[in-house]
Amino acid sequence: MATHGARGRSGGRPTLEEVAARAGVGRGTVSRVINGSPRVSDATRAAVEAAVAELGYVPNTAARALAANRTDAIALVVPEPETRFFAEPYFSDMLKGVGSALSDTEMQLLLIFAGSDRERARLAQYLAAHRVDGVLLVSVHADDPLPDLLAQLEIPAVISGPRSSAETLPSVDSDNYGGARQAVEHLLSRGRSRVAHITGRLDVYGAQRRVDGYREAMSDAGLGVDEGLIEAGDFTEEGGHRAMAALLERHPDIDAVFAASDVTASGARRALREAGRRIPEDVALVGYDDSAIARHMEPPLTSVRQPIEEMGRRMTDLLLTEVADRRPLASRGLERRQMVLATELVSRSSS
Amino acid sequence: MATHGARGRSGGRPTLEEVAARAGVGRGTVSRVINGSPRVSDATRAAVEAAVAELGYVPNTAARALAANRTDAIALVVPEPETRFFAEPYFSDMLKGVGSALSDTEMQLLLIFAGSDRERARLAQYLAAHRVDGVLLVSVHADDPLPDLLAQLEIPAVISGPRSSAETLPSVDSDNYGGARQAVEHLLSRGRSRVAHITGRLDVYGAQRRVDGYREAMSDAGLGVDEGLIEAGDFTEEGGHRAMAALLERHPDIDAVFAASDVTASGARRALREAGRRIPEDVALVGYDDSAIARHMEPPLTSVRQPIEEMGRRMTDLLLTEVADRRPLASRGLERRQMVLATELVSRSSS
DNA sequence: AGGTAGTGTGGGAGCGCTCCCACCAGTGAT
DNA sequence: ATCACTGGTGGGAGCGCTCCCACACTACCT
Repeated sequence: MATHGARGRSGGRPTLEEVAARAGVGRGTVSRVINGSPRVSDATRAAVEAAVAELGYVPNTAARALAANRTDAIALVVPEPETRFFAEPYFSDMLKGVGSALSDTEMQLLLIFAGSDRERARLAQYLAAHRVDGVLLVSVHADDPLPDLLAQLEIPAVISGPRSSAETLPSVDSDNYGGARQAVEHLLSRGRSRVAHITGRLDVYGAQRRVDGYREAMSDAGLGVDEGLIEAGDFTEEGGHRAMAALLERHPDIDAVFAASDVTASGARRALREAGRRIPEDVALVGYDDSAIARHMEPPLTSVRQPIEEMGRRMTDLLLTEVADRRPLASRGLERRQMVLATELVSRSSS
Repeated sequence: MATHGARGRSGGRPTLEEVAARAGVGRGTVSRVINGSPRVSDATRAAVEAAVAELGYVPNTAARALAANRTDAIALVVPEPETRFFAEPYFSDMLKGVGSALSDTEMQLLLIFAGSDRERARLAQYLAAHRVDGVLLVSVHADDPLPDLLAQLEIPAVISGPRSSAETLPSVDSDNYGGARQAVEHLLSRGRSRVAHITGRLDVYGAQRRVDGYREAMSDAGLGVDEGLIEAGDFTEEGGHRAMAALLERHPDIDAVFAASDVTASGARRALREAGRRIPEDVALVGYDDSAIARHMEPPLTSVRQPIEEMGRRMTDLLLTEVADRRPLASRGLERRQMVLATELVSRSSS
């Protein structure tokens, strides 16, 4: 507060103007050099670079942001409480990917949690102030108002996992359909034929796609689709337990289960144990996510791995293009930028 | 890039000027209302607030930063690779504390990892550009150049755990000395008397303080200090194992061990098992940190808990004062702002 | 010779705010 | 009545950049 007058004059940070004077060129030229414009002669560029080095010039971000109407920052918005963020390896892998895509960029990453209503209100305010050039959205539920808010504010965004087949936002997702097929085909190749599926929350698009994958793999194998072998879960342990119990009741002769998540598989395992079934001897089990749970389960769980770090990287690349390409609304959204990454089956002793 | 001309004019975000016009007051008055200055009459304030609401005015951060020479952001700098950040609950607790202290503030938090040389270079550049008003430094090693860089750039900083007794930066620490005393006194109260200590890395000030606490607790209990009961560790599992083995060799009659960290205790436990000692029957064991390791050890480990979340909160409060108080250099650093928080012994079955 | 592109460059204008000085009442002391 | 003050207010100046227009100056056509 008190430093306003004293600021900058003596000993403060050098400005563009001072660099220009030192190099014997105009302000515009220095700006061009700093921003890597090609329209500068080599000699001039060298002179400016020398002046920059001598003066230890560092551009003032605030001034740049004001003049250019951009912030050089993007946000990774996590609509979850911090606790979950730290608990699930999903997020740390994602963060790693984002970080690596950003590492040779001037772009800064902001990590924003929006788990509570209060945090969400803060976030809305934050976005309204246009404090970031773009947003990375992970783990978004189908009814989340955030994507609409972003669209309304005209802030570029990329979503990890489309909300539906009609998703309008650019997105990066893993191949849920293909992953499910891999899982089922794996079970069939092990000689199983009575393969059940415990789904995820069906308001999550990815969960639906997994069901599609299950259905088609069964049908392509000539086994037909017995709807009685499909039971709805909700990605939780409890849901998996309940679903498995229901399935066993209906079809005591089940010899394999594909669960829509590792946590679900863990619940299914408990129900199987309670029913006296051995894994994998009596019933083979496959999960999804290849999380720590899969590795530590007894027996270790075969699971479908998603390339999460890679997804983070791709999302970031997409967003950066999106931010750079900002163009008149008319030409936006015409070409949909959506990306699907392959999954990989990690085979362990549960199948 | 191409939007410069079109920006703002039609349909863009409202500016201070527009709010002023709407409310029928001057620019200065609106600024005063926005910034909560008391020098505004109630009537005027109400009028301005109405105009702000009608127009949906949100201040432009970049303009404010440029004019006021501040950023309204602070950084939490973690001089570790991201992997460790996610692996250790220390950081997530710290983050939670910082977040809570910031939650009713306009201040924004930036999370910056500076594990690799490359990241450190980026950070230096970042700080040189004064993109944050202050820095929170956690887990800093004694020879880290970062604090000096910050001092040179005149960026307010708070450190978690002073680097020495002569630490010049404001700091928040837990009471390492007192925590060590608690641990030792607990062991003595359980009837043990041949209490050994495995230290942490002695170039970490906190580790030294723990040794001090051990020494004085022993000496105050009238047991004297046998230097042979002190063995240097380095906070690692391997170090704990080696140190414990050495101690047993020297003093086979040891009946209790205070280890400078839970990880160290875990190594010590292994050495004790290998030597056929039972815990706690033959040798009682106490660790430090009360981490997940302590809870999951077999047997569960008695450990000294540091109030990490609280430390994060206090650090943040300190930094905010520091940032707000920015004043002529002369009066700085005269009063040292250093804070020590009490620890708590969590008793489990290892002792 | 005169035109017509293209390069490279300087500097004005303006981004939206904060700070501060000037000013205008009103109030109470002289 | 005159002179401080004081609470309240308007608006100029300026923060350090980017954008863009204008102006050289060259080189290559007709």
